[in-house]
Amino acid sequence: MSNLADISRRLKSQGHRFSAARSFILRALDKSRTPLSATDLQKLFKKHKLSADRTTLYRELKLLTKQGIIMDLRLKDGKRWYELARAEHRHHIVCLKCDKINELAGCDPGLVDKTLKRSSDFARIQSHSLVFFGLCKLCAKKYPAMSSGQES
Amino acid sequence: MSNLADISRRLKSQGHRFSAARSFILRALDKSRTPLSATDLQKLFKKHKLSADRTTLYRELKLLTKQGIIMDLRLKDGKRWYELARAEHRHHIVCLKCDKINELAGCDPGLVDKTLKRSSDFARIQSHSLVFFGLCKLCAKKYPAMSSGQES
DNA sequence: CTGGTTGCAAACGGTTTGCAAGGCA
DNA sequence: TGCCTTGCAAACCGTTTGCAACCAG
Repeated sequence: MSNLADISRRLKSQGHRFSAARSFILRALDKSRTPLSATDLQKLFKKHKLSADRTTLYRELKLLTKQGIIMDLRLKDGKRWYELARAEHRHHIVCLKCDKINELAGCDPGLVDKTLKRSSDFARIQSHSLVFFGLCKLCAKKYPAMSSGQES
Repeated sequence: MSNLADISRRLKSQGHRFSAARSFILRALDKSRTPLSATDLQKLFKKHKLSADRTTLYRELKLLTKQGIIMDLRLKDGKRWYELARAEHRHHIVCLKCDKINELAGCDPGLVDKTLKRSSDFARIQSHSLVFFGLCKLCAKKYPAMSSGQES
């Protein structure tokens, strides 16, 4: 999932269009160095004098997530944060006060250790959360074909 | 933060009581091997024929969290999951289908790697989320005394 | 013409707040 | 008596759904 042209092509091959709202969202996420929330995107829409109902926004975000074009994560506040799906998995670091989010480069197994010791933009790391998602044995049996885990 | 007697003593020293609801919540979390959501606890209350308005429940959970007696985490569904605060930090693994949650023993720096390769109860791990919380440089300056990050 | 897309209103689930009543120390 | 605790109602916020109108291929 690299550049926007690729994404556009891929969407069209699925019978979708590269509509204004959709393209705007993708460009915004592409430009941003940090994940954006639905609210962030809504503000960006307004700033660029584009109308976009929040329903449209949420629907887009859901569709793009289902297509594997973007990903969402949950942070301490419980809302969804979106970013373009990239080849390499990313970890994040969040400021407890101002909610600033930084992406950390790549996914390094020893990262917990390294990051806890020293981190670029952050002065003090107070805690971390590491959660794995997958299928428990029972569900793996029930859903042998499942590979994405994103349906519902 | 070890046993319930300790917790009770600590609460009382802060001018709080060891009320029925509070004690029930703590015992429930103490007994459970996995984090519980507010809804889980509500169900437990009912099962034990104890009345507890959800407001009370949420207020308790907030108070206990603020006291550092319990901790909350957010998983993919965005709601809060609570567990007793323990000396050793824990990581979690969640089934994408049935939402079963397992706690992983201790916090091992190389855990990402190890868990991705082989995991006890889980057949397939599809993704993971690693988030650090702390203070960015700016906020660290603004709030030099802050040590817990839990206020507000 | 058809199916993807949009806006609006309404609902929903988890959580919080205000307020008045209750109960323990 | 005073403060902690509780219940009820209502609000809040992020998100979802149903429905009808719309628009591009």
